Amino acid sequence: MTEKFNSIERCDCNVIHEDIVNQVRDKMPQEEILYDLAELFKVFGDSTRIRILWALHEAEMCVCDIAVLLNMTQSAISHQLRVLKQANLVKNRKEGKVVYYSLVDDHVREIFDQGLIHINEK
Amino acid sequence: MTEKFNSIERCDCNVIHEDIVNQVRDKMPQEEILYDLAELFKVFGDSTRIRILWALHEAEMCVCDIAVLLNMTQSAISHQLRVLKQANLVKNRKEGKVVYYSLVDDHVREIFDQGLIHINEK
DNA sequence: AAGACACTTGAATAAATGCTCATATAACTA
DNA sequence: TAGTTATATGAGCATTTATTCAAGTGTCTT
Repeated sequence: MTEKFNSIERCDCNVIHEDIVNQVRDKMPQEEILYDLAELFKVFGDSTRIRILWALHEAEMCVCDIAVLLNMTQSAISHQLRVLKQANLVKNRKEGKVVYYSLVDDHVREIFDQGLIHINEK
Repeated sequence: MTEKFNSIERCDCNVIHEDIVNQVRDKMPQEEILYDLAELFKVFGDSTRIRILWALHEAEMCVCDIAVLLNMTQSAISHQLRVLKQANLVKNRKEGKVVYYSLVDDHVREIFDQGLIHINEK
């Protein structure tokens, strides 16, 4: 009912495989969940953010330390930390002028590990 | 030696935290690995590709079936399947005119699951 | 051989993205 | 109070990217 009209041209396969397609459709998660999942992985899909996350997995760090570590401007790092915070991957605490960032939890590591397993298989 | 000159302005923190930054630097994986990891997650960072992968996790499907399932053009699906194949996430087999795609292995599911765990924690 | 069919591919376009630069904010220091 | 320091933010720009459109390839059918 809430589905928009399917304007895609159908082919013979669709008829032959109708049952399979319908079964898959029934098993697909909600659109929103898949969208959120894509949004999460999008955050991991940038080498600057990956390097920030990896660094923070080793130690809590302030913005300027991360900037020097990755040889990038403070501004660039700050922008990316904002993205990571919005994705609920990092948190921060303020100590005077200095803002220290750290990982929210250890999911990051587990997501990394799954990715590395795939990469390392040839 | 192969490091390019660090042109980023240093601050007091860098001096105070010098040891920590150096420790983190030593523990960071090779640039190339982190780059590959980002490239992999970039592939997961699109809802069309996520939906294709999820569908293929349920069943082997041909291009036109996926197109109808996701209500997108064959061309768009074909382009994305190419990306997924280059990332070594899907494989295909030809049966006459029809090309059937399927997952290369079950890593995809494990990567999804780790992502979902993060999403579901508030 | 001609046409239909399933799919691929390349160019074009609109949208999203990451970085830079300049400026703003907030906290410390002299 | 004025200046410095650490960080955040907004605008601008160059690059990347997802989709569309048009055309191409290979296979089957008649």
